[in-house]
Amino acid sequence: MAYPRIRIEDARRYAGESVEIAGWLYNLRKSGKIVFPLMRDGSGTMQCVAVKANLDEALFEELKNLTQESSLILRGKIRAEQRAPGGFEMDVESAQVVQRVPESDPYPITPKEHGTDFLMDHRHLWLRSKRQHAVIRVRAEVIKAVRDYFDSHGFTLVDTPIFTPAACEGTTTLFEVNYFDEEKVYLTQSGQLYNEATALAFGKTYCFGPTFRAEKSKTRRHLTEFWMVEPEMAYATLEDVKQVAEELVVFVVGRVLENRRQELADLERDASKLETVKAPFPRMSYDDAVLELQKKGSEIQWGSDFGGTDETLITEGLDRPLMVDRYPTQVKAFYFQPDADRPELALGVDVIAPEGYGEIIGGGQRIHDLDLLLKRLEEHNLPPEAFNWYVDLRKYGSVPHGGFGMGIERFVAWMCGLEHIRETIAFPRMLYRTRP
RNA sequence: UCCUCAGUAGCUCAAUGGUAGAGCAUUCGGCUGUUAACCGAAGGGUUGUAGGUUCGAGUCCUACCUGAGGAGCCA
Repeated sequence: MAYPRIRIEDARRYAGESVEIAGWLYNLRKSGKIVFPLMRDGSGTMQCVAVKANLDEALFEELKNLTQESSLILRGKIRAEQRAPGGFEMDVESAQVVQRVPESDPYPITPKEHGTDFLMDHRHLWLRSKRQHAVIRVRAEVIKAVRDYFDSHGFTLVDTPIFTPAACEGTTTLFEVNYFDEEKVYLTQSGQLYNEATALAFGKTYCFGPTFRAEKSKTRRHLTEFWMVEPEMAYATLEDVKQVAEELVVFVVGRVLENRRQELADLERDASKLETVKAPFPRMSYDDAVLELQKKGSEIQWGSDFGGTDETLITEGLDRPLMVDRYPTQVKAFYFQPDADRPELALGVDVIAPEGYGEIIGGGQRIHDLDLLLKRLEEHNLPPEAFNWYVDLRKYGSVPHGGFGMGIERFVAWMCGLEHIRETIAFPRMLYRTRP
């Protein structure tokens, strides 16, 4: 007789019915003539019960001697059961072992503790654990929410190239790639320059994809390959950019709270720390931020960018992100529009997450004046021929425009309350780790 | 690139310069309601590598390798 296959997350809807679940053995507890296989199917885990008296002798022995992460299909009746984690369990009637993990080479990740190095070496298996499921599901929710926000606010998705002929910002180190032995190209560090072209074509656009930084950064906030969403808007000022950034963050946090409560609970994330993330975010000028930081004991001097500890210090005690704007031009990329009243300041804004998660958004208003852009390219020693197309944007219907980039992994780390962003992507690429 | 810390059983960790150990995992035995199940037994080691000090080094010294955290830079 054919039992309908269900997903464990739907089990409660099938109480009293005979079904089958296809998955893997998460753990096995046994007590003589009764065994409790804990099944995992990707949607959740469920305790099953196999009683010797009710089963064929050979089948009972097979179940009793199963090894962790063996793949199998169990059939039986779902029943509400207070003693079972999750409140439901399956009385096993029959089973089919698909592949038995041999005890000579057992599953390496046991239910006990493991160190980071070992877990990262076994990342392909670590992804099977409950905690990793929660993080990756929150990530999926964040990405979906980001797309939903832009798609419903007049933005068109226009993805930008990953191979680029030159540095986007002229500052950071790039990964070099041989392009058919003809020329060198680089892996993109930002889609922004191309976004400016698409924004002037479509009005409001965003790109979403991987970006690469070859800096030898070795901290809990850095990956060499990370995902970034970058909106760009024509006819937009710094104030417009700030408003969209604020709305986006509030929207995405709201979606995570709405749809991923269980995952946050699995991660023991204090959701009340996210419930306070509402507009308006506090706003502060760079000038005031420096004074505030100095008051709090930072060594920072006007003219330099914030360090990681400064970012933590400046958001201390805040229950929502902080927006800091108008940075000195020298700490920002060449394309920032200067402040009309104080040309030594760039119309840029950073959104700094609370709880020490640091900068999650950076953006601002771009230069729209042709002569100023040419001057800046020269000041930064950037080869003008590589930027011909970018300069064109200032010749043909140039308008004030702006946008920002949001780092997905940092955002997810903040949502999940993680120590390190390496867990927010399935296979992180870091300074000294490119495997698996 | 620089600074700090760490490498001991498959994993997580102990071991005053003096016989390398425990828990988990694995194997065998016991247990009909277990909750990282429990109880009993067994197997499992070139202490990251190479030198050095010492009667004697997991332990002290030097170099290197690997990893982690941080700085700079950034999202």
